[in-house]
Amino acid sequence: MALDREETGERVLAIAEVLLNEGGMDNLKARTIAEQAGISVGSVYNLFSDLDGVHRAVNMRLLDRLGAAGAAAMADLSQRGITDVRQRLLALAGAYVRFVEAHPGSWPALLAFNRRRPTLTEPDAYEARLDQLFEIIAGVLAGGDFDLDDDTRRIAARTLWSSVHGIVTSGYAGRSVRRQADEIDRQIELLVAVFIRGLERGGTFAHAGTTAS
Amino acid sequence: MALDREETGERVLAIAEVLLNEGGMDNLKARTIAEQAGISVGSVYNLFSDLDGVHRAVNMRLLDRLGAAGAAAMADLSQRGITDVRQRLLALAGAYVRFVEAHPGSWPALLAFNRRRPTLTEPDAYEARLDQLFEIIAGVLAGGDFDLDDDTRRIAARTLWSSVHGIVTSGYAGRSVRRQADEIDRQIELLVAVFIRGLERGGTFAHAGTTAS
DNA sequence: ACCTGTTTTTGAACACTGTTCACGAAATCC
DNA sequence: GGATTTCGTGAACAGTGTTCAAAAACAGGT
Repeated sequence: MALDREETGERVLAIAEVLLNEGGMDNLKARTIAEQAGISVGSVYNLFSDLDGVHRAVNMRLLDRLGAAGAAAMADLSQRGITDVRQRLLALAGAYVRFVEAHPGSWPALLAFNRRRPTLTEPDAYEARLDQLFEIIAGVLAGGDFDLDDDTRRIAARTLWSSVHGIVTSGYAGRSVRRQADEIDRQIELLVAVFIRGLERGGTFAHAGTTAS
Repeated sequence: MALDREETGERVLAIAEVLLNEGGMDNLKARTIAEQAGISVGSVYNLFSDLDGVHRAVNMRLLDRLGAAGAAAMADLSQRGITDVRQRLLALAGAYVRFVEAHPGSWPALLAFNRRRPTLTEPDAYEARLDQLFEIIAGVLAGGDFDLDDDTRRIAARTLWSSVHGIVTSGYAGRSVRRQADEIDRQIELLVAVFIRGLERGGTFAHAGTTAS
């Protein structure tokens, strides 16, 4: 075999992603990878420490792709001269929805994976890729005339992301397929509309602890 | 053994929940359950069809408890004569946060479980329990002076739930523990504030498809 | 009491997991 | 070309979930 070491690593990752995408987390089996990649079981463990290591690597690629999709959507709008905040936020959310739909198995697997390990050694490279997304959203927010201080804008960006994420993920735990898409779209539109109107009214979002004990 | 059949079933469920709560999904092992319950492996499969069946049953109990927590929070506010929408929504969100914190392993396990099975045969009793939650939120929204039609209020309730859910779940995938709680609180406060302000401004939330293609 | 038919419980067996590691093959160096 | 280091291999190990023939417990009936 005249395959570079790194090249077979990429091959394994591609195979692993297909397996995850088709059958979810418990479809990622060492023997299947080895068979489909034309190598032995042990070699998989030579290239990656664990099966978890393989999954982690696949997840990194997924996050990179998601970030690229978001950036591409923004670049597309910029090129078309569209600066409207509402349209930009809807485009970002739409990019996320399409991304999830394009990865029906591997994206849920990423989420399930993060849930399985109660935050061990992985957060560094992981959240770095997420921060990239938050900054895209924060940039869009900075384009509006909301006059938010940096800290509040940061929180708002993360809140928007978390909310869209929640809408999409709980949406796909639901009923049929067409009802899902429509429900998700409506929730996202309402969220974005309400968010913009709410931020426009200005005022302070002081972090005063007034939670009823 | 003088234990009723249904009684040992409850015992198994209690043990299973502890296992899930302590070690996540892959800590739910048939042999461990059998040993701790004082029965044999086969008996577990006599009481439940699968290990997935056990997990499903535990999840149902969790959802019931969550619904009860929400209802209790509302009843508490009512008894104290508090009808303010903001306070009620914050109380609901707080109840959810506390619930998740009180079930640090079994609740993530529920979410991971729902992700593993791409929506198979379970939606009936499952979503029924969630609808109960949505109606609590919709009831709170109906108490405000937003003048929303029933359909929009339904969507708004689900959007709020999904958003809080997203905030909490992505929040706990993050860094340390104290930073998490603070970040989650701030996001929830901003979400609720923005939501109320946005809904107050009235206007139509028409579902016109203006997504950029 | 005893036998009979039914139900329930059991735990040994099976098919699969992830993971390791002694063993050879292949490459690299001097 | 021999020595040394690196790398791929697949058989072996320790666990999984799940099944199912047999054993045990039980329920009547005479």
